[in-house]
Amino acid sequence: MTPDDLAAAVSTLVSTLADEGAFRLDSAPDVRVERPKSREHGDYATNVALALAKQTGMPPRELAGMLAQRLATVEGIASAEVAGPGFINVRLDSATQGGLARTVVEAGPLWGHGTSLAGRVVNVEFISANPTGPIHLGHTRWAAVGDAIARVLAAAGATVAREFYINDRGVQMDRFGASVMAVAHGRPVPEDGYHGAYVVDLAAAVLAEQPGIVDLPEDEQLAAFREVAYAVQLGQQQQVLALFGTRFDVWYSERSLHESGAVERGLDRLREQGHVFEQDGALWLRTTDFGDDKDRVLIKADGDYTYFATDTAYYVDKRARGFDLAIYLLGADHHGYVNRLRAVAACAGDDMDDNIEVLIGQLVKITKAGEEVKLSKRAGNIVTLEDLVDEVGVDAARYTLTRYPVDSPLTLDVAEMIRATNDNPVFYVQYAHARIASVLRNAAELGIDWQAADFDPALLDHERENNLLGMLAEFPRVVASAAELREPHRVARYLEDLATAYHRFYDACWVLPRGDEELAGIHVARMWLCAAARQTFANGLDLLGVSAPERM
RNA sequence: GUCCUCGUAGCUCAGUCGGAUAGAGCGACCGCCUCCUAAGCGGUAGGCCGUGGGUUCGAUUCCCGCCGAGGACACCA
Repeated sequence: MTPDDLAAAVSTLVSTLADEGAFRLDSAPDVRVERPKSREHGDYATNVALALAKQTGMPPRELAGMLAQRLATVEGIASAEVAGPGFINVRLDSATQGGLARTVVEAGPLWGHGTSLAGRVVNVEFISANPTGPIHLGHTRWAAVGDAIARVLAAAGATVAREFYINDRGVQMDRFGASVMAVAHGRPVPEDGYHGAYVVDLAAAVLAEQPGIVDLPEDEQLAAFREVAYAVQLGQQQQVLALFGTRFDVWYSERSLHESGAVERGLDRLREQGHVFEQDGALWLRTTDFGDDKDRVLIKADGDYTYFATDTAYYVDKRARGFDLAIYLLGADHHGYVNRLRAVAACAGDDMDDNIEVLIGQLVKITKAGEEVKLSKRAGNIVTLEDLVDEVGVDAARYTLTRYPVDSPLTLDVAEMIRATNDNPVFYVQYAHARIASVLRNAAELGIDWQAADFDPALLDHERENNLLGMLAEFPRVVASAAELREPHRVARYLEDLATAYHRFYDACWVLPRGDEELAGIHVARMWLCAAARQTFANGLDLLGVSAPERM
């Protein structure tokens, strides 16, 4: 029995009692079943009686008593008692609780997956770094978290596409090309260009790719440098992200948006909806109709499209491609975009609370020996994704970046992170998985086929077995809330708690027969429990894009 | 100036759709390996949950003010 099953049981019980006339019920309550912090309060507790007290006009304890009496007779429930101001503390019988191990093992890789977001077609856009330099640590947070969000949404039943928007148009690209070209000729990089050391490598790569490039006429050469360097740089970004385990379904080029006529189509769409107007020779979008601070220019007085026009067209295009929810994951420096992007959705005739979502990630601050390292691509002071992975590995990097909510700024000390590698929580969690794998390997070596043996779940009645089962039962709820709130860090935190529960179980409950001991029911039952835990670790780590090692 | 996010243990941070004794990791200290992985387990020390009000049976959680930190406010890209 999972907490959701229990909540459903309580819920039907409430309506049954109301139908019988025990009390008046205006609206069905949102029944919440929780794991109490203290085990003395049972396996589960619910505060329905407290929540319903006002509505029914009954004292909470009296209401709770009525519910508890009936609840105790439900199959699988060992006891139900009223406690405190009106909580109902429920204990499950151990067979019901232990049976969860079988449920988990049989569900396999799908254990924890749900249907709360079934039917939603979601576009998750993240990173979208300019193709003018390497992926750095600022992007890396989203590389890890954005990917995890996509995974979690999919686990909740949504159809998800990961998208990377390539800003391959505009002044920055020209400056980029000019910088690479200058370096290739051994000339100083222009003041407004890119000064990073990586430009030198890029120049070399461009020359290797197209040796004759320096002999082209100046203006042609500039364009050629821009294009070749762009291709090389984008290729590197793609390679590094693949190495990091973040794969995109769509690499969407800004140029293609213009070339395909999507910009005009976007404008048409906005015109149809009637929020476009002309003023001072420019074309504007009245975003203030929907909560933006000021109206925005789409086409400047000189006839050029603004960047905002492109953003707008891009959103309209996403919707036209069939996505009913566009999620944007942006850095804190793009904070001002939130209201205007939402307004864009509304101006396009969409529901800005349902079709668009803009998540802002606070920047990652890096310190080295206690001193802040400033990140600036132009100045060339970069900690890249590649550097990070080289130093701490993909798993530690991904895990460290996904275990914190993105709306709080994160400070990572590079030295600390490297030094603390062995103490990193990721190893604590992975170790639990490897430990289980080892136990089950040993079982196989002993010739034990636990899956074929009789499994009596009622034998799992040790306090730490009970606790571990309780933790396992939480997994589907954790996944669902991580998806609903777009907060994959909840999965990481959960896995850490689960690891504690497992290690404590392992410490107190010997799994395999020792020495010449006969194989008994308790051994089999514990192997089922181990297998269920292993599956949960594997599924949880997978949601974070972190590997679940068989050995460590 | 306006708006947004945040203030929880020495450090880095969880938790909170209002609930029963506020958590983890790191750091400090003390214990536990003649049999399944000690990257583990058990224990000790460490908190006016920034601050002042309000709502409530009940506030670290919700509302308002204040203080502090970070960020955003272009016919830029």
